[in-house]
Amino acid sequence: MLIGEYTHTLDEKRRLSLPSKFRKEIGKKVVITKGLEGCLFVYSTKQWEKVTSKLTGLSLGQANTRDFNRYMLGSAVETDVDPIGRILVPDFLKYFANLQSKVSLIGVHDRIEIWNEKAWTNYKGRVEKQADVLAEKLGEIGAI
Amino acid sequence: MLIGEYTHTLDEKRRLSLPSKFRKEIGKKVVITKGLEGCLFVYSTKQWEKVTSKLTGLSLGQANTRDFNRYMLGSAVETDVDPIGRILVPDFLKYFANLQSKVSLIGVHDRIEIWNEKAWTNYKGRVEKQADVLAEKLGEIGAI
DNA sequence: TAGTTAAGTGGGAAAAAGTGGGAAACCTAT
DNA sequence: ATAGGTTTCCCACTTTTTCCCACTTAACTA
Repeated sequence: MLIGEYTHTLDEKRRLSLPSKFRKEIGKKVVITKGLEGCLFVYSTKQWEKVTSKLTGLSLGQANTRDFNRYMLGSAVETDVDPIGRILVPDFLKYFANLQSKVSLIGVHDRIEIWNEKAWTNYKGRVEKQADVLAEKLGEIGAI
Repeated sequence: MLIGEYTHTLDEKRRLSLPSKFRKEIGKKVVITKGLEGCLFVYSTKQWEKVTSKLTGLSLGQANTRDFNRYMLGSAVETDVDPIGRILVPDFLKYFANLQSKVSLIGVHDRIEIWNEKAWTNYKGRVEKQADVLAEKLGEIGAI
């Protein structure tokens, strides 16, 4: 279970240390892909295979299937974790998530999210303000 | 599994480097053909056989099946990957996909797609704007 | 508290990837 | 046959990536 929040540095060579607490669980090879709300998702290869196995079943004939495949696969990159626990963030993903030098790494169950630090702070602030509202909605649907 | 997005240069001699990450999987001989949404598809010869067997398996009785077969099969070109990983894009395909100097190469599972860079940027923007649709699909396949 | 280990960061050198261009080989049409 | 054009093969340059090592700070330990 990946949990916790860390701030690390994305250096000029686009290298990013994964928090040491995440390394064991995430493994030596990971897949980085576009997430939601402008962040990146990092999956272990095992987790990633679960995702792709569902994609390959979809047929080429349908336009929105092609759209979705291009989005999921075109925006993903498989990359090795180097011997001291760093990954390389491709340019187009760095650009997509608007990453600067300081980035936030968030453990979310079975994936890691990578955020522009400020975007994460903002997002967190907004969600915290709405916490009571969210709790009520979740309560309504019986989630908590 | 071919994944990721790269921008390369199509030079004056219509040579195009395949991203090194794709070379092992795609092999030394590939098939280029007209794709959908105005891009080109590149398959390994092995994958191409699978595609053709699927297409020829469709009933020829239907006019739109014949049309699609002519489209995919009629425009297909087999070409070697040169010793340093480049392919030659035939003129009529370059013209079809409106390729200029900068082209985007997208790994989509078992094929590489070649796009005019700007067309790809536009297309991507349109798909990404539909975040709600994407989120729903991501949920369906268990990615989030 | 000093010494030791681990984590995160940074940088240089070697290797690989991507790009470009010249010349030989090959057509093709006059 | 040869001039003009294209294709192929090879070499070379530039940029990017990879690999390795080292420094700094923080945590841990005897």
